[in-house]
Amino acid sequence: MARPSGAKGEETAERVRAAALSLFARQGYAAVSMRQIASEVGVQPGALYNHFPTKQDLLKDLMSGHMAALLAAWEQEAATAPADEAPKPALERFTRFHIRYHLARTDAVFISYMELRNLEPENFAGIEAQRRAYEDVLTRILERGAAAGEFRVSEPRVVTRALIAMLTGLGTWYRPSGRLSETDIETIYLNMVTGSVT
Amino acid sequence: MARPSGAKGEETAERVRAAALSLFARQGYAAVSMRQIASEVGVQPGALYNHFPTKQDLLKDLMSGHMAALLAAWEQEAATAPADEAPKPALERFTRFHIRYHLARTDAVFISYMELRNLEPENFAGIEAQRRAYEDVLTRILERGAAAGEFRVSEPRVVTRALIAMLTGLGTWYRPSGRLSETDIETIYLNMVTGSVT
DNA sequence: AAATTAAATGAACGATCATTCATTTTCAAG
DNA sequence: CTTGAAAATGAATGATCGTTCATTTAATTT
Repeated sequence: MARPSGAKGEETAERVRAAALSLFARQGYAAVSMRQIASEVGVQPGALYNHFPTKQDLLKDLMSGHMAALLAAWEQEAATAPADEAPKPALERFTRFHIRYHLARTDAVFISYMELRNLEPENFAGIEAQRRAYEDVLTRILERGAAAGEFRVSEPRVVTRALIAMLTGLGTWYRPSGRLSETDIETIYLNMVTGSVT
Repeated sequence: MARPSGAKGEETAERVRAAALSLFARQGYAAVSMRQIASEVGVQPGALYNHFPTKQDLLKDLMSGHMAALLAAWEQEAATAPADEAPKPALERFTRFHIRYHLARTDAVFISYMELRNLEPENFAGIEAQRRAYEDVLTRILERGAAAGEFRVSEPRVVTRALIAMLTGLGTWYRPSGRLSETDIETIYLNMVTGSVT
C-alpha cells in the first residue's frame, strides 16, 4: 500500500472546513460557491470533492461537528461539578460555560443556528436531535430547581429556549475590542438569567 | 395621460413583496431566484423589473418596510400610554407589544434579522439605523427605570440587546397550534423580563 | 373610438453555478 | 527504485442565475 488514507488528506480537509466556516458565516451557505472555498484554500474546485461528496455534506459536517463538540465540551464541564450540584450553582455553571464556549466560536454558532433551513431533511433531523440534547441540559437544571422550590419556572422548555436565545444572541454583537470585557458580560448576563427564574 | 402610475402596478408589486417575503423566509435570500418569485406571483420573470430595479432592492424594500412599520406601530402604541408612564408599566407595555407584533409577522422578522449580511453597505447602514432607533425605545425605558431606582440595570444597551434577543427568538419556535396560547407565552416572557431587571 | 402609457410577455444575454472525469502529480510503502 | 494509491489538476458538462429588451397586451384618459 502507498499513501495510506489520510496522509495529507485530513490536513486539506481541515483547511477546507476552516475556509467554508468563515465564508458561510460571513455570506451565508447559498451565497458561497465551491470556487470561492477552493480559492481560499488555494486549490482547484474539483479537489474539494476528494474530501467532501457535495457542498451539502460540507455544511452538514460543519454543523454536526460543531454540535458534537459543544456537547462533548459540556460533558467535560459537567464532569468537574460536584455530584448532585444544587440548581443555582448548576445554572451559573451552565450560563458561564455557554457564554464562554459560544463567544469563542461565533462563526460555527452562527452557521449552526442560521443555516438549518439549507439542510436536507435527514441532515436537519440529525442536527435538531443534537440541539435538543443540548437544550435538555438546561431544561433539566430548571426542572430540578423548580422541584426544589428554588426557581420560579412553570414551563421549563419555554424558559430554556428563551434563555438560550438570550445568551446566544450575544455572539451577534459582542466584540472583544469593545468597552466591556468578556467577564463583565458574563456577570451582566448571569444576573439576568438568575433574576429571570427566581 | 393614460394608465396613471400605480393603477394595477402597486397591486402586483404588493403580491411580489408577499411572495418574496415568504420565499426569502423559507429558503433565504441567496437561495431564492427571481424566477421562483415570478412563478409564485404568476408572472414572467421580466415583469418583476417593472416594480423593483434589482433583487437587492426587493430585499431592501422588504426589510426597510418592516422596520418602518414596526417603528410606526410602536409610535401608535406609545401614543396610548399616559404621559410620563412609570418604568415598570412601560416595560410591560413594550414587552407585550414586541411579542404580539413580532409573532404576527414572523417571516418579516426572520428576514430582517437574518439577511443583513446580504445587504450592500449603503442599504445595510439604513436598516441598522432603523434597528438602532427601535432598540433605543427599550434602552430609554431601562435608563429611566435605573435612574428611578426601580431597575437593577448597569448597562442598558447590553440589557436591551439581551432582552430583544430573548423576545425575538420566540418567533423561531412558537407555533399557535401548540399547547400554549399567545397569552400564556406573553405571561411567561413578561415574568422573565421583569425578573431579569429587578 | 383614438391615443397613450403602464404592465406583461417571451426570448435572449453572458456569467456563474455544483459537479464530473480523464489525466497528472505527489509521496510513502514495498 | 519501483509501485500504487491518494490527491490535485484542468477542462468540460448541463443547468440556472439576474437582468435586458423589443414587442405585445391592457386599461384609462382625451
